[in-house]
Amino acid sequence: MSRPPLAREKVLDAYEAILITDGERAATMDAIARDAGVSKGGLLYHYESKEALETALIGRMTDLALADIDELAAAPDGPVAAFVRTSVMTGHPLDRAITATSKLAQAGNTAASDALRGIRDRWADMVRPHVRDETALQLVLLVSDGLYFNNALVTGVLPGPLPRGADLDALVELVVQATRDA
Amino acid sequence: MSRPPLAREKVLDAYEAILITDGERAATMDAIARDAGVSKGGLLYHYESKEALETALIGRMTDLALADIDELAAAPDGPVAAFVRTSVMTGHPLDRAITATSKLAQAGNTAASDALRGIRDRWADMVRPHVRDETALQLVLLVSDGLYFNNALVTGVLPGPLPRGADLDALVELVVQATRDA
DNA sequence: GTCTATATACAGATAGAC
DNA sequence: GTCTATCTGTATATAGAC
Repeated sequence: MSRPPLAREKVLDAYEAILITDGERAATMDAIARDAGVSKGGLLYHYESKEALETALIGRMTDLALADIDELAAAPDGPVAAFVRTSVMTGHPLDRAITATSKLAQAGNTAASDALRGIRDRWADMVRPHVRDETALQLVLLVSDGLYFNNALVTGVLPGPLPRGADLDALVELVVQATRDA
Repeated sequence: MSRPPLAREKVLDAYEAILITDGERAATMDAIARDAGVSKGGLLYHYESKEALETALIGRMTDLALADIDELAAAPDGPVAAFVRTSVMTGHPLDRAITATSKLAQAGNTAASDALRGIRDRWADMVRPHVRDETALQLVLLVSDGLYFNNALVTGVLPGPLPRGADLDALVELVVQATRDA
C-alpha cells in the first residue's frame, strides 16, 4: 500500500488554499502551479485537466467527511454537540475541504453541490437518532450550515464573527438543550 | 421623481438570474446581454464595466435589505419569527438579491462580502432586543444563514431540502422557544 | 516527471456606425 | 440608445524538449 504521490497532494493543497482565501475565480492553473511550486506543464502531468482537479478536491472532501462522521458518532459529549462544535474548526483538513468545495458549488459546479448534499444527508442520518424530531434535526443542520457559510464568507485570514471558546460552548449547549430527545 | 431606466433593471435582473441558477462563472457579459435581450455594446452603455454591474447588484441588495429590516421590526408575530420565516422565501426580490450577492462573495468579491456582513450586523441589531442573550442571538442568525446557504447551493430550479409550510412553521416555533427573552 | 513554448478559446472592454 | 466589429489580456490545454 503506497502513499499517494507527494506532488499530487501539494497541488491539491494549493488549489484548496486559493479557493478558500481568494475564491473560485482566482484559482487558475497558473496560480495553482505557482503556489504548488511546479510549472503549468508539471501540474498538467498530475491532473490532466481543471475538471480532474475539481474531481480530486471533491473526492478528498468526501473521504474526509465520511471518516469524520464515524468519529462524530462515537464522540464522548454526544454526536450533536460534537457536530456543531466541529463545524467551526476552520483550520482542520476536513473544514478546509468543505469550504473549498462550497466555493466550487457556488461557482456553478454541480458535482460539488451534489457531493455536499450527499454529505449533508449522511450528517442528518447520524444526528437523527439523537434529537427529538425532524424539526430539531433541521435546527441542528441549519446551525452547522450557518457556521460553514460564515466561514466561507470570510475571505483571507480575518477572524470573522464566529463564536469561539466560551461563546461556542454556550451555543453548543443551547442547541443541545433545544433539540434533546425526550 | 423618475423611474430608473427599464433597460438597466432588465440587465440587472438577467445578471441576478444567471448568478442564482448557473453560478458566478456563467455570468459573463455575453450571457447577461443575451438574456437581457440587448447586445454587449448595449449592455456596456448602461454599465460601463463588469465591476459597475457588480456594484449595482450589491447596491440593490443593500437597499432591499434595509427596507426589509424596517418591515421585520414591525412584524405581527415578532421580529424573530418573521426573520427566520422570510429567510426561506426563495422567489422574492430581496432573497434573490442576497443569493446572487452570496455567489459573488464566494467567488472572491470582497465588496459583496462586506455588504453581506454589514446587513448581517443590521439584522443582529434588529433581533438582539427580542432574544434572551448573545448566544440566543447567534442561534437565530446562524439558522437564517443556514437557510440562505442551502438556497444558494440549489442550482437550477430544484426544490431542495429546505423546510416549507408546516415544517417551516415548526422550525420557526422551535427557534422562538429556544431563544425567547425571559 | 518536469519543463518551455505555443495553440485555441473566450473573457472584458473599445471604436465607431446607425 | 443600441448595434457590429475588433482589440487585448488571459484561461485551459497541447506538443514536444530535456
